[in-house]
Amino acid sequence: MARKPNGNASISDVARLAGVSTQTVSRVANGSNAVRPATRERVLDAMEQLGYRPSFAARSLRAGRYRSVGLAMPCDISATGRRFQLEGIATAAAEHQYALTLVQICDDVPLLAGASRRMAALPVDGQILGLGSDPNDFESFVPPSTIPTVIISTRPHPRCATVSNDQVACSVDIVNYLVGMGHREIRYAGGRREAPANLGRVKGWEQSMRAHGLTLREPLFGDWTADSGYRLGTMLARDEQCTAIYAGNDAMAVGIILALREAGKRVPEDVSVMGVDDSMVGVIPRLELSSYRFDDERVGAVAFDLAVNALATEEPPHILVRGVLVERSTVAPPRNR
Amino acid sequence: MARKPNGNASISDVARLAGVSTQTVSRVANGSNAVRPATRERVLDAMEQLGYRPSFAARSLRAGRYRSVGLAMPCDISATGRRFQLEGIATAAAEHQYALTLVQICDDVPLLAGASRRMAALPVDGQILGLGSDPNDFESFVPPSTIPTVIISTRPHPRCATVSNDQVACSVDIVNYLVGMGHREIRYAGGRREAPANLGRVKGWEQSMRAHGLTLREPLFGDWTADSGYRLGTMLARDEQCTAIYAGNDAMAVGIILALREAGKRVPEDVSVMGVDDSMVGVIPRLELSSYRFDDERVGAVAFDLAVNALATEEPPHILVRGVLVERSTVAPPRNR
DNA sequence: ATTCAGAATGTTAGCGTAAACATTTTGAAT
DNA sequence: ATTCAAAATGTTTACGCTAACATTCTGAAT
Repeated sequence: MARKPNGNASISDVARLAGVSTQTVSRVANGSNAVRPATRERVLDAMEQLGYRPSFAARSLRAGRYRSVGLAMPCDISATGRRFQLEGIATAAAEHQYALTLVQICDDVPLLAGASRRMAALPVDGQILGLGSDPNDFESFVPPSTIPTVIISTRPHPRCATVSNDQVACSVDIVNYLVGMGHREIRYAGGRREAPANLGRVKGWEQSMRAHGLTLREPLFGDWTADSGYRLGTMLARDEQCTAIYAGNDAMAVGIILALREAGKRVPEDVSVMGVDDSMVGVIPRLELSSYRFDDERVGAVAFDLAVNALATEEPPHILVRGVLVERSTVAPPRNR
Repeated sequence: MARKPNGNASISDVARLAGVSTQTVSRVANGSNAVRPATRERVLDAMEQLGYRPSFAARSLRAGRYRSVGLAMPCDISATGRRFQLEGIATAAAEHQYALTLVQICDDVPLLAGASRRMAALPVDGQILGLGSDPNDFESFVPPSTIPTVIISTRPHPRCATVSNDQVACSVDIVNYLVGMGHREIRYAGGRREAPANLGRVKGWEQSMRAHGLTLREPLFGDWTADSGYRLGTMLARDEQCTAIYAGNDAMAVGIILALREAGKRVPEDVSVMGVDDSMVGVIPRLELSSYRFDDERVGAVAFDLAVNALATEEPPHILVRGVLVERSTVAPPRNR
């Protein structure tokens, strides 16, 4: 084979074999039409024969950019939400003919600075940092001036564009939905009290309940697991006023429903239950859980756009992405009392 | 700023500012120790000041390789199994200081050739093709000679290294476990009949049952959903001989368990149920489903190794990765009859 | 046959880096 | 002071590609 010993066939190997200049090969490779059909054929043959593969390195060195964005995510890339963000980014990238470079951050103490530094050595024109739980250097992190930086996070970053799921709107949508159905006593049974997602939800719940002039009962907190939901459900079953429960996520909602049923309450006839995440479809037989689906694909798509369009504005944008309420059968109007 | 108008600071900008040659900058950037501390300081300062970021393009053009592998996966990157493979690959890549480039294949008819062609234009030294359901060109696909190609698939590819979950071993391990516990009548309730994963499982179940000299009862098939499990469970509840059920996945196992309980059978006292996938942890309150966990992380890690170590052997390797049985509480010895 | 515009093809140069080799500096031994 | 090996630093070059410009063909109009 006419291959060089060290590596792959280059554009000049092809040119030599086809008996043309490298520029002509380049023109063929890039689909310029200023090449005679006969010549094009010869070049294509030579490419085929040598297994020619244009060098990404040389091309991007020449072009000065990569057509690629970097994504830093924690170890558990596949955690709920995150995986859909990944899909959203990947899809947006594919649509724009961009490649996607993934960097997994498995440090004990994940830092934005560390993620960003690692990314700097990679072929990316922009970076999306999706470090989940608040990294320690969240406030202090200064993004590199070399590439646009986007953060996916619950709270806005002072110096970087930020994209978030709109936790407040989630609560507002849910409360409006339940109130519209006739509920007045709506209790909140969330996950870990200090979790950023929880804070926004509580805020939205309070805000929206007040807007409707309804009494706020003490919100309850678990740890996002079905078991913690079950525990809270046992307590809530004793609350005769309450006609609707807004659970922190679907797992907790399932636990709550189980506890209610064991306590002799029917769902949704006696008590309505809303979950969040819409993660139970097809998982539990004959349970159609009303839930709220965050639009993580869109979060990803928006993050991609920001990472590519280097909007170096003074005030970095904070974009909130609203989800959508999914009506199923664990919510119904309250019975007349 | 002393930044060039078109792009970022380059090595020569740094050299100029620090008053040294580019080579010295290069040495500092690459941690060579043949630089006097005072000089190193000057260079580092200049880098800092200019926000210098070494050019990936130039580096890899020089080096002739990228230290990066490509991964092609279908749209639903996050489907069970796939996401852990992704994690395995990402982790292995990070350990070896490799980057990971993701290509999402969303074509209506996914083809290995198409995925491979797209990958060829990206900065990768090797590629892993994880196109799920059998692509049409599986048999005919010829991998490029330029980069090592690994396929993650249920069946081995004739020309590429292949990595698979060992479906046969899954059944063998499960049957051995149940038989060891005293079960003799073990029924199989799988997913879609023709699904590649299902074929291997049935084969392993039959093989292993025969090896123990046990009677094979007709295997049943659903569609991997909890509802289909419930349907099959209703039928299986009438089988008085059967003491153990081997379900195609956890969702089906859950459906089966529900049906059995509604039919008055206790699990595991009357009938034992095994799932596969170990996907129900913490999802259903107070259900501890015995299951089989495929080692998808390892599948990913092995695929990475093969993609990096260009073993261009005559006979491409087919590596089967065994999973591990997870003992929980839906399996118990059969009661004496 | 000659002319000439436009099409086809070729030549040059530079993108940023690091290996290989060349030169200068340093500091210890004389 | 001189010598000289080792350390520090500099120079040259090539990696593969394509924009910009330069040259050579082609074929229709004269």
